[in-house]
Amino acid sequence: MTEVQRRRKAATGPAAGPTAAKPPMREVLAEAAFELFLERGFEQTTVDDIVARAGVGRRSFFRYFPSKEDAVFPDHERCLADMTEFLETHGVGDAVDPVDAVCDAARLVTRMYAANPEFSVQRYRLTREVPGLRTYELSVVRRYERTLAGYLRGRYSAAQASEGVVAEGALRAEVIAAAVVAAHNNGLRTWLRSGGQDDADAAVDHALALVRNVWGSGAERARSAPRAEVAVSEDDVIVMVAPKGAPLWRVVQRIESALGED
Amino acid sequence: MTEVQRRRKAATGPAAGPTAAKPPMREVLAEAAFELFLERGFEQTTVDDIVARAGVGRRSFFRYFPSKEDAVFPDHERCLADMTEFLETHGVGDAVDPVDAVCDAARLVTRMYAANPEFSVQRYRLTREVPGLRTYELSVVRRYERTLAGYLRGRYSAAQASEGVVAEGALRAEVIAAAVVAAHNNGLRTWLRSGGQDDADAAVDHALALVRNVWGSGAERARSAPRAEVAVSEDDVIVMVAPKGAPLWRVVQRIESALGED
DNA sequence: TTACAGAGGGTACTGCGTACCATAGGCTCG
DNA sequence: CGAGCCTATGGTACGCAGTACCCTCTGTAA
Repeated sequence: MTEVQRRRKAATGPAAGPTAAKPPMREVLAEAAFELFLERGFEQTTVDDIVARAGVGRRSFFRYFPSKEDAVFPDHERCLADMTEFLETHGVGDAVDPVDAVCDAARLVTRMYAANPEFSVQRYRLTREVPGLRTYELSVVRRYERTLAGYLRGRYSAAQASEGVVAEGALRAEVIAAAVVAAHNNGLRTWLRSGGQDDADAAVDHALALVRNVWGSGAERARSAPRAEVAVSEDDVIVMVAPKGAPLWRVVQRIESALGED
Repeated sequence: MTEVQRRRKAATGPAAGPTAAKPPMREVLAEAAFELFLERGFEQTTVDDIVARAGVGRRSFFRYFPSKEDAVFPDHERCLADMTEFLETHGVGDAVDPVDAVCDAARLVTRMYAANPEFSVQRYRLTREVPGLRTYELSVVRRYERTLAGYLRGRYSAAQASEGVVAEGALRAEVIAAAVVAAHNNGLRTWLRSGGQDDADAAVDHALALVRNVWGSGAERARSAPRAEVAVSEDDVIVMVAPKGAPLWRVVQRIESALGED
């Protein structure tokens, strides 16, 4: 008798005391499914195999998971709801930078993965070699991206009525959301490839820093003014001192003169 | 008799003259499938319906399309190959900016869509309301993104051996690829929603400009160098350009002279 | 002519996902 | 206390995508 069956028997059988809470069917199924996926592979495991190990009827599986793939990602739905709620509560007000907010929201996903390192690592390996799971994961990631983009769209086209501005805001929102998701996933994969040993948050933070530096609060204002595109070599460090109110041409002039000296 | 059947009969029947080239089975199938998808919807159309209209055997469908979804995107495989080839031929050399190259590569997709505006618009509407097609499209888009990211990765970690640099290059590559794809798709969707009337290239170019301004040639190098943000006075912003190896006294001298002028 | 290769056709099977119906345990309300 | 009821679960049957295997036809080369 497998571990899953034993636990289910113990909980539902006559010996189940009042303190032994019956493990929810959903978790029993997800656990049985994941065991089998690791043992024989995803495609080699049928839904009948899963329900047989879980000791329940086949019909019950599809009551809790819309598809076989969903059993591999049982907690994304919850995380997606958390993200939406997070942005609704912690993402309001002009004091909070929109890019910071979506980066923080993305960290909710990191936290979910980091909560079960060994499970996440095994699932990562499984997902990498099963095309069907890769495709499914894409659709999940896309939903996170859409959530972030929706929030950003609201922030970037809030007080402005012009439709052109709204379209620009939507573009900006989608690009930043895609960049945040890509950076987050890069950091997360780095952590997953390390076997879940390192600090997941640190890896993700580092990856997100690239996006924040480019799109975040400080960087943005510096770039929202028309930039003089000066070819600076990678070995250069730019430092300039100027009063905030100085005319832009003077700033450019000074940079150019500094470059000219070298 | 439908148009598709008539054309196939005319080509394969005894009346087919030597000049009437037999239309390739793949196109006949794709056309029949798309007709039916528009008439009854994607899910309401079975593969048997498609092969019945095309007048061929069911087996032949799966010889030309791995899945029912593939019949909706018959030319992406070709476009993907074109993109890979484009990057291999036009993306080499230090003179070509990597970001410019991937933007140009993305325009190959625009061109493919713009080649058949009415087909693209109909497919867009179909894809929007069929979840299965949306998921499939995601996997297609992902392959473009991977192609672009792979190219950028090569460019950003080419001559450098350090693995840290390689990891940073990979991160940068993935973020930029995601941003380019997001911007491109935003521009493309704008065009598709206009019914294919406007200029697709113009819409995509405009969207890509946001990415190029941020990640493109000039802008990039200025930001990749570590920025020194020194608080001189509360109203000052310091920006300076100096060679990395420059003696410190010269840096200080330049800052002082800059401050002295105001 | 035979040998062969490639394009198409046909049949049967697996397995996911759904629709419909049946059953059992706990609940309230009369 | 029992009748209704609601929710959770089990069971059966079906549609259909995708695959495996084998057959037929046609053109071509030896």
